[in-house]
Amino acid sequence: MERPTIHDVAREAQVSLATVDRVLNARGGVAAKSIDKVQRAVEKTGYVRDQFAANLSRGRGYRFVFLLPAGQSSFVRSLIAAIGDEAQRVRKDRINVDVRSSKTFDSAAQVAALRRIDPEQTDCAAVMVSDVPEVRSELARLRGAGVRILSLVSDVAAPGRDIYVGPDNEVAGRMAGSFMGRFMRNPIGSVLVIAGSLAARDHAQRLFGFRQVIASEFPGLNVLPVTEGFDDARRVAAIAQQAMADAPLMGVYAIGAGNAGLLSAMKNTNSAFRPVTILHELTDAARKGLRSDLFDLVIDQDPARAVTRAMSIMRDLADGATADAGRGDIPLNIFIKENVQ
Amino acid sequence: MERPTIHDVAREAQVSLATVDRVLNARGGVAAKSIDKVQRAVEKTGYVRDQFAANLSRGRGYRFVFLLPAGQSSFVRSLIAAIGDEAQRVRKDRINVDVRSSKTFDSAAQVAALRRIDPEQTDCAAVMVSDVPEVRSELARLRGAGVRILSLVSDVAAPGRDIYVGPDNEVAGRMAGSFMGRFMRNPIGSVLVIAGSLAARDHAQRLFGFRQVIASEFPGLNVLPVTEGFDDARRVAAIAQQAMADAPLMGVYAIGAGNAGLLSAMKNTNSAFRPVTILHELTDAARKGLRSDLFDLVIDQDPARAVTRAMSIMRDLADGATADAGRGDIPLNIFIKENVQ
DNA sequence: CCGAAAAAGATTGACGTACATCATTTTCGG
DNA sequence: CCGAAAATGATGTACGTCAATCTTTTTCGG
Repeated sequence: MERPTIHDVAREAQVSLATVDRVLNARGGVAAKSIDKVQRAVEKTGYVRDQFAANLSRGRGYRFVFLLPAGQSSFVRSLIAAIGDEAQRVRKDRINVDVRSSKTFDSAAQVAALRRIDPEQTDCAAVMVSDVPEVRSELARLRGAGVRILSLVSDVAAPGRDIYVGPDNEVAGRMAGSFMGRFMRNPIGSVLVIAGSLAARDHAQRLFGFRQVIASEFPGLNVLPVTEGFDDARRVAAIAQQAMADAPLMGVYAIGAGNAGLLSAMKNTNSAFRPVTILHELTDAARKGLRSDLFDLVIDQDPARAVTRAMSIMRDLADGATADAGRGDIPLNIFIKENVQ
Repeated sequence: MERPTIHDVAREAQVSLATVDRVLNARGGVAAKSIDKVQRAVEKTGYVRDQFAANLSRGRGYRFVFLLPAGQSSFVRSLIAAIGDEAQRVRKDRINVDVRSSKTFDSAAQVAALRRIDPEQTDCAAVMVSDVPEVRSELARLRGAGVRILSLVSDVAAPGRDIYVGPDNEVAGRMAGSFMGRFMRNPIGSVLVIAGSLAARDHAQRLFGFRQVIASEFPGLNVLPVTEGFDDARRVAAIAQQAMADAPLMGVYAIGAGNAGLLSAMKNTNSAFRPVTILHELTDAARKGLRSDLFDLVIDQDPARAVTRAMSIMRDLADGATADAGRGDIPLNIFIKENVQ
């Protein structure tokens, strides 16, 4: 019942320790039949490499890099905080975490930041970058050099990463649409949509899902032409104020950041009727809005959770496991007044 | 920049390795000023015990026990499946997981199962048991014997456990209440509530939260006297069928399990109008109900997530960390038609 | 200031794996 | 069937900590 070691495997396979080592670490120079013997012995004994001992012996720890957009976005800030917390917690497991940032939405800066990642010094990198060709090819290069890549929160097309860790943004948009319609007494009228930038993959996906549901389930609702707030509170405020002045709104869907602006616009309105308001990310402004009944629902991708999950996957990838796709999916958290603290 | 070891600490503190060891492992027999010197050296060097080496040296792994209610409840089954998955994943970290079960709702059986946990063989136990005095005192005994205790999914009062890992069930009930009211075009009428058993702490908490919100936010809704379905599909079906026959229902809130019964009752109804239906746990029946528009919303406590979180906390507790309360809180997952796959 | 007790120092062998080196055996083409 | 190449065996050290043992120094009450 004791945990089997390589010695047990060697005995079982009737080969030497050295051969077992060669097979387990794929060093080559082993006859096919010996490889077979070892593999069968591994199965029979139920051997699993002791990662503690392996790491100790290698004298190596895990070297992880997080590459995030710079800027003071509340989401990114809490992402960074979560990474710090988690990094602290896993130091005892020899995990070293390095957080770097590159200019938001600037793919040249992202490529430069990626170039600065030394494959020799890095086991795994979690990146939150644009899904554009130049970034993708740089990611592919890193992967080729042995760095495992996670795309975090915003996905990158397949050859650029090992696995995506984050929520399904199209589903997020669909949920927004569904709640939007169902929260209305009578779902007929106009809905304002404020995106950050439609160049951001996650924003575009949310919009797509949202429109889909509104069109099929609530045909009485008219989605106004999408506006872009560029995640900036003042611009968002201006857009919202203007739209509410223009015509009565039944609903507002804020896809991106800058929702402090939305909050102030809502406050300033003196209409008795308030549109159903749904937004993303549980920021301070979002909390305030929910508590004061100005916002109805927030769809949140829990940064702490994404980080925990990412870190766990990174460890497994660094230990040589293969990434099964579903592992990175992160359910969205729904917040309403009742569960926001 | 290298990771500091006890040698570095010893040098920095100007004491011997043995003394550092005595301090770090609280073996006693060390002068106060030496303890102080070592602690300062630890701070200065940033030393963090290498858990790999420590475990290797101790020759010990982690021995965790999960104690769950027996029975074929879909939730418990997926909990068990999640434990199995996670156990597989962490074998490389020398974590051994033992899953045991005790009769549901039977506190005598729970106590017996707890007695069978050998403190010498167990570092940490995650238990899903009744919050009654005899169970609590047995848990306290185990804690006294050095076993760290997590209450899983359903909480146990403070002295019986180190930390609770699971959702806030009162909040869950409040959310159910809020969605219930908001999903109605005109929230006036009767709401049927089907609990499993009000002796179960989590069910009682959900009901409490639900009633609170309905009373304060939707005074037009009348919560009918609570029925108990004992998590049994046939009984739940009978209750629902009867209630729908008795009087028109605006809403149904199913607090417990057995919702395959609710599904069939809904199917069999030939009224054009369907009450807003909200339930807990994303079981197969719940999925079917959502897809076929018979159910409106499911509040799910993701078993896999609870297990992952529990396992991570168990490791930290076993490594000697103290449990900060908030760590075990697990957000609830909200499912509607749009995000159920 | 003596002597016992307390504190501190010194040393050593695990633990399971990685990795390197050197020796020995097997395989196989010509 | 010889000899080179391939395959395998044998062995030792290192990683950082724990735990045990033994020795030396310090402390402090009487």
